[in-house]
Amino acid sequence: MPRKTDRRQIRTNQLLRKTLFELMQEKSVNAITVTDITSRADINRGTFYLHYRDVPDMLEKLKEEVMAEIRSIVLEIDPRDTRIYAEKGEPYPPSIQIFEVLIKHGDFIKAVLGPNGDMSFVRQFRQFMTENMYDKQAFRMAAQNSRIPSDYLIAYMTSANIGLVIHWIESGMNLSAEEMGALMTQLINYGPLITSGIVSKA
Amino acid sequence: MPRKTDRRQIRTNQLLRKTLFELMQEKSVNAITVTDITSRADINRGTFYLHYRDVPDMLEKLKEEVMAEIRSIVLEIDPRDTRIYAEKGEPYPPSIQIFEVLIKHGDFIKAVLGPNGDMSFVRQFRQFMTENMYDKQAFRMAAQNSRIPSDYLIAYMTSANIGLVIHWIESGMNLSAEEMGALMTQLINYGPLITSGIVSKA
DNA sequence: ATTATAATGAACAAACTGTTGATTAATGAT
DNA sequence: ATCATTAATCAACAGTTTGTTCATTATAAT
Repeated sequence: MPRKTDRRQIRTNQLLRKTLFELMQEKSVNAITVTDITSRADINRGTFYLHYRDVPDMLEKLKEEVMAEIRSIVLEIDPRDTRIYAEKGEPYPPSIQIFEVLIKHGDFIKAVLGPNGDMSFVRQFRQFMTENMYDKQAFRMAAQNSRIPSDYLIAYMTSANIGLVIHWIESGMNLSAEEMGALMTQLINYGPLITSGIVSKA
Repeated sequence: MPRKTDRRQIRTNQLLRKTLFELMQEKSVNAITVTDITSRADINRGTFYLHYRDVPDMLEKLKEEVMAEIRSIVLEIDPRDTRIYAEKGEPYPPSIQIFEVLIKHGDFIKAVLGPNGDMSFVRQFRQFMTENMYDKQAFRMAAQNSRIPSDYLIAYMTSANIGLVIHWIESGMNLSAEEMGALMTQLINYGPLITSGIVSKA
């Protein structure tokens, strides 16, 4: 693995990535070979091994990179703050930032959350939201008087948000980061039924 | 591909499947070779090709089989009926049946919804629930007076239910089909906030 | 007991892998 | 502009895995 100063490496690396994303739209990671990538990218096969150990390793590196960026934003989130914005009908700023990161890495996200995507990435993503997006204590309290165990409640709601993101991707990312942020802010605070107007606020 | 009457085929086929599930718990489908499966199953490699074209084909066949079973149950669901059961605090019977099928194919489901799982299966599953579990007209009506587009609302809620299933699997399927059915019935009708008691019924 | 056929074992070329060593060429620093 | 560094190339290597074939053996259905 070479250092990251030389333009040649950067160019080669970007070309390799771009090509991997392309191939991931076409077939499962499953079937993608080093030869596939390098021959399409018009890069010597040996060069691949100067950058990555193999295809799974390459995917792993990319996942870590994007997750790190998302992590830095999610860590800033305080669920208690979202209520203030939700009541004003405005998007909570960090939720916009998340969608901005997703847009920035659009090709990767499309590949990794698409039909040939990677469940373990979704799992990480979910794990993350679980740990940070929800006020665990509030949920625990609520769970005491409730039929539903708090871990199931949290799983239900985090997956819902990820589903929102996946649907957004499948729809061609046709809403802006601001619109998605606003949507998410509302849904987190009021839930789908209240937000949609099926049930009125208590 | 041989017919399905001969005991030898059935035995071989079941052994192949069982071994695939095992391997899927250990590594990504990605890395599983025909040789992996046959050598562990102590079956001639050539025999594999008498049953399946390759590993992805094998997975595809299994997915179709399980999906067909789930489909037959989901088709019986009428979302309007769920309300009756939800109000009585009882599980809507088809929701129990779904979890019974999932338990029946536990090894497969664990493999395909686990970290090394298959996003396209989740996608199918979601597609399915989207088309059948929700009363589209009711959602369309609700969407007219709402900030949130109905397709996003449906994506949000279907993913939530899948998240429930995945969490159940990750927790070792430690709730019974009845308990999960009851949980799902409540959540579909009242949403997480009302079900958990954070917000009271309108 | 006989027939049909599933499974085996061995062998094959083909493709992909991971690695090496020598060579070429682009880059960064001076 | 020159020069040392090093990324990228090319060719070659043995080792796997693949997909297929064929003759043989073992098992099941009747």
